[in-house]
Amino acid sequence: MIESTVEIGKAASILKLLGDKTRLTMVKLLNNHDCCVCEFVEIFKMSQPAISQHLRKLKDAGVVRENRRGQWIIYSLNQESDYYPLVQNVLDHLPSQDYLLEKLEEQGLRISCE
Amino acid sequence: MIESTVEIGKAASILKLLGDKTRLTMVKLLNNHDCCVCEFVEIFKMSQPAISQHLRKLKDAGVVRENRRGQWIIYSLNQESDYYPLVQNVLDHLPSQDYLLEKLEEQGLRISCE
DNA sequence: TTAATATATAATGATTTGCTTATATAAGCA
DNA sequence: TGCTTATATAAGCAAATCATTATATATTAA
Repeated sequence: MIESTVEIGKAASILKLLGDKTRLTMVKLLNNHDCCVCEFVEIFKMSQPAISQHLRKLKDAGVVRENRRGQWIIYSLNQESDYYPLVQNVLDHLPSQDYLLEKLEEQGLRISCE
Repeated sequence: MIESTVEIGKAASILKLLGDKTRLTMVKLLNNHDCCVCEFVEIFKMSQPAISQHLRKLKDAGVVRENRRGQWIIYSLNQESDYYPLVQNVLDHLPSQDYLLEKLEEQGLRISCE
């Protein structure tokens, strides 16, 4: 049962954010593991600024948080967000994307940020 | 509990569709009541082609169905869609938009399509 | 302090989106 | 049949989106 609702315009803006395969995969991954930018760059084979811009949109919407750890910035799901229940519910419909991280691990690229 | 998952690219495309306030509101309304195009035109104060195009996107994705009834075409949620569980779950997070239909009713504009 | 690494921001451009107006199609009715 | 109503499609356009390359900022380490 859903305990609280999200105003429909806000909900649309969150869904639009999640309506991009790259961002949706990012959020699904963050649901299980915190990640840094460089990991996403490897996973998505995309330029660092492109990744940074996706993360910024998610951060601006309050969906993710960032925490600096040395020279790395670690992103995590913001479980305090008003939208977290909606996001979580959406993620439940998606297959795990953890194989992407496992592939990184095999290449020894995961360690770089830890 | 979620019984089956949606491939992440497909899910993203559905969420992108729902990531538009007009379409999201349409789908939320259709969750409770079948509607025809002319009702949406009144509700959203938008041109008929604009409404038609939104509905076409939703239909192409399998989210809604259409049924001709005389000169009207009645749209309804496609409960047989693979995406229906995801869509339904999203809708559960939204406040009812039925007041929009009630407003129509007050203006005597709902009857026109029945 | 200088160099290297990780990340963010700015500027730019191609593509997509969401509307508009104009027109076509389909059904109902006189 | 021709007129009206409901809807769809086509063409066009401004704004948004998502990538790119170039550059700035921040941290670490030599």
